Amino acid sequence: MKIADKHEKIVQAAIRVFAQNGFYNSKIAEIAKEANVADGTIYLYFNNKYDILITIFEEEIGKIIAKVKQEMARIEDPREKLFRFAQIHLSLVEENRDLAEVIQVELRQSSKFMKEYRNKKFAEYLNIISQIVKQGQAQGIFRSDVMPGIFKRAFFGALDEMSRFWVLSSKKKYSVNTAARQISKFFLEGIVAKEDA
Amino acid sequence: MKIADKHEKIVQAAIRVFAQNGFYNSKIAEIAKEANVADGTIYLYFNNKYDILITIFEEEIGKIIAKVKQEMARIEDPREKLFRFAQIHLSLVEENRDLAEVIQVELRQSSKFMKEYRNKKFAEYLNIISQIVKQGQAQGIFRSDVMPGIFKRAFFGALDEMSRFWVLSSKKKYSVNTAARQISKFFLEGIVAKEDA
Amino acid sequence: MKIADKHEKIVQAAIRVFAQNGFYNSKIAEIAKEANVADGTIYLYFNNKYDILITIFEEEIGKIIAKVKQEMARIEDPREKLFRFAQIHLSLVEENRDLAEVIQVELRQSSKFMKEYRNKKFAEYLNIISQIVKQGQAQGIFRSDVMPGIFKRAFFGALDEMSRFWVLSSKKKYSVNTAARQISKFFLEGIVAKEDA
Amino acid sequence: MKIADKHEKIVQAAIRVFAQNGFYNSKIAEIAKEANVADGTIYLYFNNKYDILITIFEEEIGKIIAKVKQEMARIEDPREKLFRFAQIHLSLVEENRDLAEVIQVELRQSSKFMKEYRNKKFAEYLNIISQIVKQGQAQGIFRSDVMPGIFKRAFFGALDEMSRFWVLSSKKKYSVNTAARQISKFFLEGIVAKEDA
DNA sequence: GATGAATGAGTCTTCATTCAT
DNA sequence: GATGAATGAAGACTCATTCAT
Repeated sequence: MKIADKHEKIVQAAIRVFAQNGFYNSKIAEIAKEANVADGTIYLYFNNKYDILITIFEEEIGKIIAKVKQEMARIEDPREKLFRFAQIHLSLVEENRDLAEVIQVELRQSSKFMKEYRNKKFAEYLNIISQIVKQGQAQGIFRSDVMPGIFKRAFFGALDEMSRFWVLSSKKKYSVNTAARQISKFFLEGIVAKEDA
Repeated sequence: MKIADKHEKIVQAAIRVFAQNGFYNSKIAEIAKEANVADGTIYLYFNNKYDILITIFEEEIGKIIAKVKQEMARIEDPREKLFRFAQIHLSLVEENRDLAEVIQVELRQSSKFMKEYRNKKFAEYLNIISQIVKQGQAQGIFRSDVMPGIFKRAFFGALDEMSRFWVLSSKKKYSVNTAARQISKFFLEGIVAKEDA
Repeated sequence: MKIADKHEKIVQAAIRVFAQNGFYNSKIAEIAKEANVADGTIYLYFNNKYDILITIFEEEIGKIIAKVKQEMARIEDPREKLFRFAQIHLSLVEENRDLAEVIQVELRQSSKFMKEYRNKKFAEYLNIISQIVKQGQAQGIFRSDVMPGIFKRAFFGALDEMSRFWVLSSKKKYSVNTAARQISKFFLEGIVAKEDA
Repeated sequence: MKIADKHEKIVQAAIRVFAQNGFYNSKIAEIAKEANVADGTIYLYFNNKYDILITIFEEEIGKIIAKVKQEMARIEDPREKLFRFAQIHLSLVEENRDLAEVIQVELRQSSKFMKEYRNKKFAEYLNIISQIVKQGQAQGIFRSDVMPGIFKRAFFGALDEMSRFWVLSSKKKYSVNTAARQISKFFLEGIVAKEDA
């Protein structure tokens, strides 16, 4: 452990506390305690409570985007990419419950944040999806009447709602793989039965 | 009946105020002012601030469910039902911006109470979707390997994210009909190009 | 007592508390206690702690100016006016110890206040003195080479320092009348012995 | 001797910072920065923040007293002494704006300690004035009914208020010499026109 | 001696809620 | 039922001071 990185300690503590109580019901004193630092120490690393929330989002989502992009790069088939995207997204949620809850739940309470800020990093994430669609369309694999701008939101929304279900229910009815497979299949093939020959 | 229903006046005022500032940044005094009543009057109709939020959810979502169910009842084909569901959902969002924003953003709180509460009415809404799927499967129209429990969340999530986009961006790039058609088509037929003849 | 004027109660309490501990060492809770109101009540009447200080100055000095002007009006001889001014000034200090201390001591700590604000009311007070001088000069009673702008400060300063002495020492070595007579005589006749004929 | 006397560096920095922001609004960190030392270093030279203020007063006023006494010693005539005292006092203020502001404004605090402390050095300064008066009275130059204890305060107060005017207004309407001459003349000869021939 | 990161006590201010009228 | 003045608990944030290096 590198000379106890206080910044990171505080961020991780805040993720736990925010996930537990929600942003507005979390007290700085609580985060400080969880991070094993004094209240005032937090203000050596962050400007204010809200700044911690922003930092969580910014730093953590950055890691996620990097990971997903890297993974996408090694896959060719856009159909498989879509499936893998779903799989990774849901896996990350499962592995980072608290973080997922903060992003899912707490960041949405701050409309200021959502309206002004979220777009930058978040748009980047969504655009990974639309890029896949565009690639597939260029290859003739996806229908050309699919609007990538709508698709990216629909696909993300589907995964996101599934995640929320997990995050909030704390009991997982379906496995990550099942959910990823089902959802990607919905979007790839639809649910209408192939009427056969 | 003009005797100004205070309860309703307060609820409507709260929807506006919550949508504007978020739940935690909204003050009772602000709601009272917006509703043209005294601060204390609010406590004759609601137990506390949080109770107003719950009431908004309960009453308003109830109206929506009723409206959607009614509409679904007059449609036969599950494929069309899905499309209409999307269309109605998105239309309601468009017509009730403030309410949509409150539900979208504020009700995502993680308070224990919310976690449990949300499910009741919300589950009812989601189940409209799974019922459609089950009906379609029973009729052999939808694939039998589609898991309704996952589908309902995926479909709702897709619509919900689309709504959030509208609610937050305040500029609508796509029409309700375009979005409803696209999204329902994604889920019905998928996006993979139908090969061959 | 008119329906317990909270505003006045708070102002009077603040004068006592500020005089006792100084502005920066006074706590809102202390003023509230002294005024027999809740902490929050203070904020129904004042914007913040500093606002109380300003209000004290503004309201109380206003009363003083009115009283002094009224008194000056009924005197003809500028020499007597000067004496009476000294007498009233010192009497007021004696009768309003706490207020005098706040104005003397606490208001001087806030340079922002002193630089920007003080001038308005304070200048009005000083100008009562320069008016007396000008009147005396017009009547040929006072030397014409006396600069009223310097005199008003010198005369006020002399009284003010005498007041400070009382306020801070809490033991009065000289009576108001003695001090007023001495000081006004200094300024009227000087201290150089009349060499006589 | 260039080994940067930290004590002096800190005192001078504090004078600037206190003059700028006032004692209570000045931060140790600010003084440290201005003095180019670490925060903690200040505590190697001073017990606490307040101690710096006291030190400023004690050391700087000591220098002033020495300078004034020295000057007085070389003058015979008490009338001239008075004029010179005024001149030196006002000159010092003009040459040491920041210090003057600190002494003027900050040392007027009402803390118990200050009330008592101030007297020691300050009394010494005031007594230079009363000594002049007593000398003049002994020589028959000043009226014997002049009370030196009142005179010293009146004379000092007059100069002090004039100084405050300069310190606060930052624009000087009158020159040091004009002010010194006017004020000393007020006190020596009064402002009443010499009647007769 | 010098540093500056860390501490945590201290306080102003907010605002949901109450209750006398 | 309606009012809105009053309440007071709660908490974010500051900053003088300490102390391990």
